[in-house]
Formats: sequence, C-alpha cells, structure tokens
Amino acid sequence: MTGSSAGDLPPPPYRAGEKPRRSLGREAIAREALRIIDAEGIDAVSMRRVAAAFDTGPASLYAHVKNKEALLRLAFDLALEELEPVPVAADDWQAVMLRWSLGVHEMLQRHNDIAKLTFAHIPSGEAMLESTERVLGLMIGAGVPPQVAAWSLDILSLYIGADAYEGWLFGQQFGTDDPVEAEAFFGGIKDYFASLPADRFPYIVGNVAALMEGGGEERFRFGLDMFIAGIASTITR
Amino acid sequence: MTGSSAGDLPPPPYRAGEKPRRSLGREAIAREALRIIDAEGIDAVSMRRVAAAFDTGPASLYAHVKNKEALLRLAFDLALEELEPVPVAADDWQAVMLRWSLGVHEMLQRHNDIAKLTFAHIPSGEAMLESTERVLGLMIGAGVPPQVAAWSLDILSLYIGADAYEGWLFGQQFGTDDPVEAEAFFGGIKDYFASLPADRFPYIVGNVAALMEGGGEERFRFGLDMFIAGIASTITR
DNA sequence: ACCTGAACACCGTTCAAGT
DNA sequence: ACCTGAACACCGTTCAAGT
Repeated sequence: MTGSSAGDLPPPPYRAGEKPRRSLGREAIAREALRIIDAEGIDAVSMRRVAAAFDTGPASLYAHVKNKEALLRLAFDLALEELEPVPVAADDWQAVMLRWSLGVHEMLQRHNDIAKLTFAHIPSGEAMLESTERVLGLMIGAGVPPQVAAWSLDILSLYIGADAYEGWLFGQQFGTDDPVEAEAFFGGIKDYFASLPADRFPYIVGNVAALMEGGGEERFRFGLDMFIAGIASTITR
Repeated sequence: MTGSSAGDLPPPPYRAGEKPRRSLGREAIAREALRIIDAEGIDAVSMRRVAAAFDTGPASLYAHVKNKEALLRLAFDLALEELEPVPVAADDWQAVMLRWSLGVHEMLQRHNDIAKLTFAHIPSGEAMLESTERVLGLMIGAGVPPQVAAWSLDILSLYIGADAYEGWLFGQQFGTDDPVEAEAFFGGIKDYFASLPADRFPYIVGNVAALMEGGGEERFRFGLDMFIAGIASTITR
C-alpha cells in the first residue's frame, strides 16, 4: 500500500473549496445577471445573488460595476449582441425594417422581462450602432426625410420594447404560460366588458370580440405594418 | 381663576397625540401613495412609509390592499380620474383622438414616473371606460373597421405610456430638471455620435442633428400624427 | 373586520481593512 | 486594483394577538 492510493484519504484542506471558483470581471458578472433574468426575471437579480454565484459577497461587485442599474444595463447589452446584423445589400427598406423589428421583438421575448431595460436606452454597442446606420441609410436612401427617419427609429424602438414588456406583464398575470389559465384570465375580462350596460357602452359591448382578439403577436404586427406604411407615406417623389 | 383658563395647564394625556390622526381606508391609503409618487416617484413608495403617514406600521395596510402592487394600481386609478371626459358630440374623430392622447400624456407627466403603471393596465374605472367607449364609437362611426379601431386604441395607449415613461427616465439621467445639465447630457451623446468614424457610419454622422432634435414633445406629436393618419387610411369609402 | 408589534427573510450600498 | 466581512439603513409580507 502506497500513498498513491488516495481513495480513502480525506481531501487535503487546501482542496476543500476546489470547485472551479469563477473569477470576477465585468463580463462574467453581467453574464450571470443575464442568466438570472432568463431564468427568473429582472426582479430576481440582486447583488447578493449574483455575488453568490462567485462565492463572494455583494461588496465584491462594486469593483466592477457602479451599481445595480449599471449591471442590468450591461446584461441588456449582452442580450443585444444576439441580434443578427441587418443585411448590407438590401433594397426593400420596408421589408428590412419589418424583419429587423420582428428580430428585436423575438430577442426581447426570449429574455423574460428584459424589455423593461429598453426604455431610455441609447444604443452604444457596436452591433446596435451598425443596425441603426443600416436602417437609417435605407430609409434616407429611399427618400424618407432625415428627420422623419430619425424619429421613426426612436419610435419604432419604443414600440417594440413597450409591446414586449407589456406582453411579459400580461403573461405574469396568470402564473405560468398555461394557456388554460390565460384563457380564463382574458375570458374574465371579456365577460366583464360584455356585462357592461349596453345602453351606456354600446360600442364596447358590441365589439367585445374585436377588443380581445389577437392580443399578442397579431396586434403587434398590425401596429408595425401601419407604422412602416406611415413612414413610407412621407416619401415625396 | 376658573378651570376654564387652560393656558398653563399641561395637555391632558388623552390629548397628547391629538394631531388629527388620519384613519385608514383603501382610498386614503391610495391617495397617500399617489402623493408620494408625485413628490418623489414610485420607488419612494414603500408600505412602511405609507403606513407611517397614518402613524402605524406596514402590517396595517394589508387589511385594505392585497399587496404593494395592488396599492400602486389604486394610486394609478386615482390619477386616471383627473382626465377630462371626451366630449360627447364631436364629429372630427381625429382631432378628438389627438386631444385625448395629449391629455393623457400631460396627466402622466404631472405624476412623475406613474406612466410605468400604464403597462398591461386594463381600463376598469368609470372614466376610462367612458373614454374608451367614446373614442371607439367615433372611429367606428367614421368607418374605421372595428378590429382596427380596437387595436389602435391599445397601441395608442401603449405609445402614450411608453413615451411618458421614457421621458421621465431621460429626465432622471441628469439629476434635476436643470436645462444646463440636460444640454450637457444630450450634448455628450451628440458629440459621441459625431465622433464615430464617418466612413463606417456615414448616415449617423451625417444626421446627428436630426437624431437628437426634439427628443421631447415634438417627437411624440410626430408619432401621434402619423399613427392617427395611419388609422384614417384604413377607412374605405 | 380592522388594527398592531414583532419577526422573518431579504434588500443596495458603504467602509475599513486587507492583498 | 481588486477583494472582503461587517455593518447601515432599509425593504415586503406574515403571524399571533388584540379589539
């Protein structure tokens, strides 16, 4: 029997915490925050919990990020990097804009309530700047007045983020993604509208179906189409 | 000297806490929450602080409201009551819709970041139901397809709330309402855009002014006008 | 039904002290 | 520069006990 058989030896003390303790750093911290957002949403992110993933206390994070808000912004920037670049050679600006909008919307939906972080976020990442440049160029190239193009980009971003965030909130109001519960929730609202006195609220009562229809993707697409058509109408040839 | 001269008597003990201790109740609690929102914003509202205004502890509130979220919703409903009713006899639906939108936007701006509570809020108050009925009626009466009218109302509300919320957030990013600080903040962004390599980002660099112009009310109005025009274009006569 | 004190299980951030 | 334990000043919500 030699010392090389370590099977029944207690682990040496300096190896007790051997699990590959991840080292800190801006990106590692932001990535952990994004992981928590994906799993449980923004409210589940706390400095303590992020720090715990690195086997340390919350104070350690402050050497890398200014505060919690900055950490969440970094996590959002990571998510932005998932976006596919806008194709360079594309002439149909309306189709490009629609596809880009749907892509952003889908990305936001993949990350729980991350859309809440889109508000007042000024694009600074490389990828976002490039998308902005492309879409702006396509619009102006097609004859959209520059001021209209600039405002349209802002408003479009606002609409995409707001719709994604609202969609998440509605999802929260009936626990899980259970479609049965969703039906019960929206059905309850429908019944409420339908139960209003028809003499005082004829249009609401008479259009209950339309008011509840396609609360999700369909309504979003409708708004998108109408907005893009609105931009197109500003082109004077 | 009779007992009726109370000037030099110590206050009787049962009058020690005489200050007219406000009694609890759903509305009183919600009104206090709204007061705090107006003064310091939503994040300043805490169960403890609201309770303190009634000289009691946070547990007392739970006899009146389910939880903090419900309390904030009640506060928002109070703010909604400030809205002026949509005029009954009005034929120009586009003007009515524009005025109503601006009214809601202004109300939200009066209450700090209360716009954050507009997301996923289903109108239930008397006043809001009546506005919905009127605007819906005006649109449908003018020939807008019911489904378009219903979706448009949703999207319009989303846009109004999102813009107001984003406006508040931008206001936060430079401490107070100091226009000098605001100029420095937006000037910094402008300089950043202008400093990008012009060969890679020709459209951004070439349209810095348009990208920064009228970040506030002007851009909001533009989006509103375009959206209402979009609705109008769905009328087939 | 309404109200309360105390407790539970958390927060974000700062600070002095270490390396 | 980076990391840490401990502390500060808070949170929302629950619960047993009171009226």
